[in-house]
This record gives sequence, structure tokens and C-alpha cells, in this order.
Amino acid sequence: MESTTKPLDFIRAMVADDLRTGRHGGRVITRFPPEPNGYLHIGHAKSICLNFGIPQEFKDQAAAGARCNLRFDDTNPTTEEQEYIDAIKRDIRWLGFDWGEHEYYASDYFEQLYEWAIQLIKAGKAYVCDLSAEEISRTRGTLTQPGMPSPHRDRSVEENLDLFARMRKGEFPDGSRVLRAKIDMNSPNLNLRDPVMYRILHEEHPRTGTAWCIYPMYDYAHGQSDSIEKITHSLCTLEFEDHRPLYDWFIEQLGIFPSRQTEFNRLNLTHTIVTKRKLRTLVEKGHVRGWDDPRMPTLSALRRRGYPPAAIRAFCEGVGLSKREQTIEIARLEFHVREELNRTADRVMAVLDPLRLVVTNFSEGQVEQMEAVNNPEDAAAGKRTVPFSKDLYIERDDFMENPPAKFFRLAPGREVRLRYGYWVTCTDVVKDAAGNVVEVRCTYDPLTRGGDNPPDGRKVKGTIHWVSAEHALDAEVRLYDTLFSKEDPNDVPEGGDWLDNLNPDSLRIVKGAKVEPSLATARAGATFQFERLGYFCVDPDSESRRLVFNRTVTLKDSWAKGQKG
RNA sequence: UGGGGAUUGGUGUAACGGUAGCACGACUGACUCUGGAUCAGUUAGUGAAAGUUCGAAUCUUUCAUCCCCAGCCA
Repeated sequence: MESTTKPLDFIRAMVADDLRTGRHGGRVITRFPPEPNGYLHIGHAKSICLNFGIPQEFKDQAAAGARCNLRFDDTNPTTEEQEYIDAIKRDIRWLGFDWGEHEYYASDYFEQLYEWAIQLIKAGKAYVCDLSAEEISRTRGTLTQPGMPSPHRDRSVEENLDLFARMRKGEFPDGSRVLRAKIDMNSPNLNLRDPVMYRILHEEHPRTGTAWCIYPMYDYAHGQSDSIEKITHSLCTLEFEDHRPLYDWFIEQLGIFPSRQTEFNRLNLTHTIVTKRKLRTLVEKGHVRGWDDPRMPTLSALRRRGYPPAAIRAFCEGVGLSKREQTIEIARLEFHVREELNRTADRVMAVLDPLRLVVTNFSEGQVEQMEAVNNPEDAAAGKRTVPFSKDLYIERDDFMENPPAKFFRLAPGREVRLRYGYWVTCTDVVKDAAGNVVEVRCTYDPLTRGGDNPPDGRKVKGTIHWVSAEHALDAEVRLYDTLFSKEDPNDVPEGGDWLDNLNPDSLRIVKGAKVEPSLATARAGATFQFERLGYFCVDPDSESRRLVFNRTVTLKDSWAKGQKG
């Protein structure tokens, strides 16, 4: 028997090993810990798929339970908002994951964290420091030089206890004092040079309101929150590797449940930026319409763009996991989107750049209902009907007066198939005063009804899409390209700015598109394949009078590709 | 310059001392009522140098390169 089990990545291998050796008593508990200060993006999706995926995958081997907690890392009220909490939950659910009742907040643990801080003060492991932020920074030393001990490093336990209690009571202004861990000012790891545990912030918190005016720092809050929740595997990205010694130090000093941190590589995409700070800049400076602008890499934008969650999940599983820097080509994401949509999206005909086509030998006023397959990949998707008449629109690109070799579409004297319609032969071209082709005139062959091959065995090279002029619906179509023209948006010349790499053509709006009448009832979010063009989905801006579509992704187009070269 | 990580085709990811494989991309061709899909095929890789070994991507040493760290952000 051939073994079909695919190799486990290093994290899953570790989990499997921990389960085998009974390290955590048969439990696998992970957590996804977003900070509610922005929207989730594709990079988070990788972490979500990992953290929620692992408990699912190891359920059978984890006799004592497997789950992923959703925990908001809400320790900085100056940047965090309820709006983001709501958006994050919506996006995780949309991606296809559920945390059940295990929704937690670091702020739920503020009291416990405070008590533990007192415990550390009593143990002589933490002290109140009156240095200013600037002074702390200056005395921290540099990469190559050790730091200088704070003049308050050896305050008595009593004084520290008193000061810390008064910090909590609100007796001191912001920035006047902090609580610091007493570790090692000489450590080559900057994180261990007496890191700040608490800072004073007279700021209202979205959840605790004004109950607190001191807030714990990430390093002091995260590991302890993991420990409180008995997280067995705390997975985070590579840049936290340097923080692991500190993560372990607090847990050890406190003698609490030993959660363990393991780091994996962050996901980067070409032509894309996945830094929350920079995404915020794009939104605030108006380079995009908002967090859900379909050009953004946020999950809400990908949803609006029409990316199916299943495609994002497959992508995240597909990119793999390691400790190397990972920059995935955008084409790989698009591959998964096409793969999913090819299976699931109904086909429909739409003309983006309409050119009038008159079938001269077709009776005026006559309408034939032609049968069309909704999805050739899925018989269950059924069939629909498309009206055919004398006056049609075809895609301007599908006609050339003087076609080059290998052009299989319509041209003077040429015959093509109108998909699900009839075979037509171009007999005439009508031009305007400027010489632009404004109409092509054709005759049709009644023996090719439905687009079928004629009995005489004649062949045709091309099949093109069309809509009936009288029946077509008007639509606005938004065509997207990458937000940045450079593979690496951060690759800028001296004195340049990453914003210089914004792609001026990332959005092209087509106003005069014509789509087949079956789309009249399409609802926001519905995804279709416009035959021969790509996948499109109905934008929330869409109204019955004025349909609006977003292009999710184009179809692969070997003709266009050949033209470029 | 200190510390922490990492180097396998264009991009990712396997191989854990024994045939360098898979996916995406690119390129051919077949087929097709979507120049889509599908099918078949081609292309291209172990950062460098020494060493250990019958045998090295894998072990050792040296070198090189890249990423992260000096927030009272996470």
C-alpha cells in the first residue's frame, strides 16, 4: 500500500509529537490573537487557517480536547476600537472558522495581570521607573553597547508597591512612570533590558471603559493570557523570536502554566503590502475607498472582490509553513481563486466594450430563446435561456478588420460561432466619419441554431460571446489590477516613498457594459463567470437600475498573452 | 560592530546519511460550442569552499548573503 499522507510541516510535526508523548495530557489548544486596531488581511488568514486548522486536524488524537480560542489582544486603548472587533469576528466567520464560546479578551485578565505584577514586585523582579520615555530609550544602550541601570532599579519593595498602586489609582500623568521587569541591562537581547510591563494611559478602553489608567504591554500580557487559557501551542510570526526568552521568563517567574511559543514565517504577497500601518495609510490618505476597497488585501476587500473563502483557505494551506521569508506570487492566489470559481460560478454572457452586430437576414422583431448551460463543470447548475435577436452586441476585441494570423474571431468574410446562438458570417462593416468601425453586419445560418455544428460538416475556428441589444442590461464594471506596480512595493530609490509605487491603473471603471438579462436578479456578492472574460461578482453598490460588478480575476488568456510578446 | 533567525529551479515547499520530488509560473502540443477548463509533455534548483563518509541538500568547519531587534506598538 502506497502511503498517501503528505509530510507535516514543522509545527504540525511538533503538535503530533507532543500528542504522541502526552506532553499536554492529550490537549491541543491554540489561539488566534488579533489586536482590534485594524482589519484582518490575507496574512492573518494564514495564521487563522493554521491556528483553527490544527485543532480540527488533530481532534481525533487529542483525547482531552482540541480547540482554538479567539482572543483579542486589546492592551492599547489608544488605537483599538469596537468597530474592529466586530469586523474581525465577521471576517473569521466568513473565512469559515468558529470559536464557539471561546471568545476572550486580554482585557478580561487585567486584574489577574495586575496581581501578578504585584507578585513580581514582591519578589524583587519588577520596579517602578520614573524615567521619561526618552530617558529609558537612551539608557537602553544600543545593539552593541549594554544599557545603563535605571536610578530607580533598586527601589524598595514597599516603595514599588506604593507607587504601583498609585499608578493604578490615577495619581500620575501619562508617561510619568512605568513598571519595569528587572532582568538584565547587559543582555545582548534588547527585550531583556528591563522591559516595560505597564504604562500609564488615561484613555478610555472599548471594553473596560475608564476602569484602568495603566495598561500592560504586549510582552507582559500575551504570554500570561496564553497561560491563563492553558494554550498549549502559541503560534506567532518570526519577528517575535527575540521575545520568546521574555515570554518564558514571565511564565517561569510566576510559576504558571507553561504555554510555549513557536514562530513561523509571515506571508507576504508580491505587488501587495500587508502591514496594518501602511494599509491604514492607504485608507486614511484616500488612495483606496476604504478597508474593503476590492484592491486591498484585507479579508473584507477580498470578500467584496469575490474571492471565495474556500479559495483563500486552499491558498493558505498551499503556501506551506517554514522559517524562511515567504513572498508568494500573486498568481498563486489567483490560481486558487480560478480553481474554486471554475467549479462553482455560473456562466453568463456580458460585453464590456460593445460593438453593434446586425444579423441582416434575421427577422426584425423576432426573438428566439436560446438554451445555455450554466456551468459545464457542474451539471446540477442547470440551464437558462438567453434571448437572441437581430440586433446584438459583441466585444469590440472580437472583431478586426485586418486580422493578424492566428486571430480566430470575426473579420470581414469570416464565420464564427455566437455561443449558444448561431453561426454568423461578416458581410459588411459600417464606419463613422472618423473611420471607426461602429457596426458589423452579418448573415446567420439557420442550420446552426444553438451554436450547433451545421450538417455539412463545416468548421469554425472561433466562438464569441454576445448579448441581445434590446434585452441587455446596462452595467458598470470595475476592473482591478494590482494596487502596486512593483513586485515589492517597498523597493524604492533613495529618497523615494512606497506610495510612489502605487499602480495608477489599479482601477478602471467601465460604464457602458451590457450584460444578459438573467443577471437582473443577481444579488450583491453573487459570483459569475462572464464567458471568455473572467470572474465577476455583484458589488454592494449595485442597484437594479444600475448593476455594478467587480472583476474578481480574469480568465487565463493565451491569445492576449501571445499578443503582448 | 551585539543578539536572534534563515539560505533547495522564477516563486513556494518536500526529501531528516541512500533516485533532489510536488505545486504555482513559464513554454510545447492534444482536445474543446469559453483562445476557459481538461489532458500530455518541456523548462529550471541544493549560496560558496573545505572536511567526515562507500555515499552529503542532510553531519563538521570557515566564508558569503538575506531577514528581525534599540516603542511607554503588537
